[in-house]
Amino acid sequence: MRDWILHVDLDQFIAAVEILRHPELRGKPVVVGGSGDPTQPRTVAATATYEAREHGIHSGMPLRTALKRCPEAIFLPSDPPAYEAASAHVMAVLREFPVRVEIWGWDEAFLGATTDDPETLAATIRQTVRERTQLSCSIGIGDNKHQAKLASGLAKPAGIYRLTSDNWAEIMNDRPTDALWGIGAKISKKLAALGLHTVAELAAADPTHLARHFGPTNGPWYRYLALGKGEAEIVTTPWIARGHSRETTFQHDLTDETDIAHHVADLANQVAHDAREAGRDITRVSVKVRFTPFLTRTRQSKLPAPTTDPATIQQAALTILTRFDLTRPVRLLGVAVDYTLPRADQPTLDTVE
DNA sequence: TCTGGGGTCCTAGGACCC
DNA sequence: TCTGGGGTCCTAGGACCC
Repeated sequence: MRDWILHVDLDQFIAAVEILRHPELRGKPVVVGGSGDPTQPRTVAATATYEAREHGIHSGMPLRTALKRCPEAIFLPSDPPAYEAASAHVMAVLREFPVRVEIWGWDEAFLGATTDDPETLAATIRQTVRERTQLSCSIGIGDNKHQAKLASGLAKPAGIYRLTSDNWAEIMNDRPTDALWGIGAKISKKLAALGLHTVAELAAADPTHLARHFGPTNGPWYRYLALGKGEAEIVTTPWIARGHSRETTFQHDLTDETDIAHHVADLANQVAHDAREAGRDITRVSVKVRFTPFLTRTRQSKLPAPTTDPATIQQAALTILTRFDLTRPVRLLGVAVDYTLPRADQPTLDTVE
């Protein structure tokens, strides 16, 4: 018996939940996002079914573009409470197995398991999730979270795949660096400019050289990823948020300063009430302004003392707003806050159990 | 492709202090 | 006083992820 990390990834989660609610849409091109009106500007797809993808539609694509690519597609509004409920159901099923469960968003979880036969365990989990929730998932098996996460991607759709230190080099070496979990388009391009195109090349790179270009933490970490290493600890206690934010993109630009201030005050109020509901103290307030065409600026300030008082948060946000040059049209406003972290040396409800 | 919303973590530079 | 070096805190921005 030995320890394994499994990564359970629900296939096409949001679309799958919507198909369950609207069975007549099965097999059709369906796009989910915004309020479901594909003629609305500045609204993007949260997800698209495989049938919609065949028309070149993908998540993040503006709904208006999706409509042009596939006029017969069905557009549905996003319904987060429904996805939360479906997600909770799946997580409850996972917890029935003799595994440690770390929830990683709506449609993902890492499992810590001790077994001789991880494939059989994964197959049982996949089958049980399907029977109990009618949702399909892919399961990756690895020595750590990074390997398991990539393995579930290789397993899609509805498969099981093992990626461990034994076959890492064989499977990953020739892939581009952005195949790694944590390296995206920007870093991949910078690495390529240094002559590092593949996972194998990055794995063989000099950590000092990488540190010079990407910083003392990030540089060596990229090489670490390329070697197939990663975190292997499963944390079963609920995640404690570091902060919280609310933002709105306006369909039509805002130009009136009073109007802008009202929206910022509203967002600050919402964030303050969210914090109070979550029982968290706020230490810092940030305001985000996106100007047309797409220029984003943030300003922030640390509060004199942690607070949950909405009036204080609102006033702080409005004061920060005065530091922007608001002569250009505004397409987005946002307010974000940082929370105080509960003291680790004090027992909390989460750690007492 | 005229580009959502909600998060996390890291870095660089300036201010300030000794 | 023309000028070192280190440490910490704060802010703005960038990159990544779902």
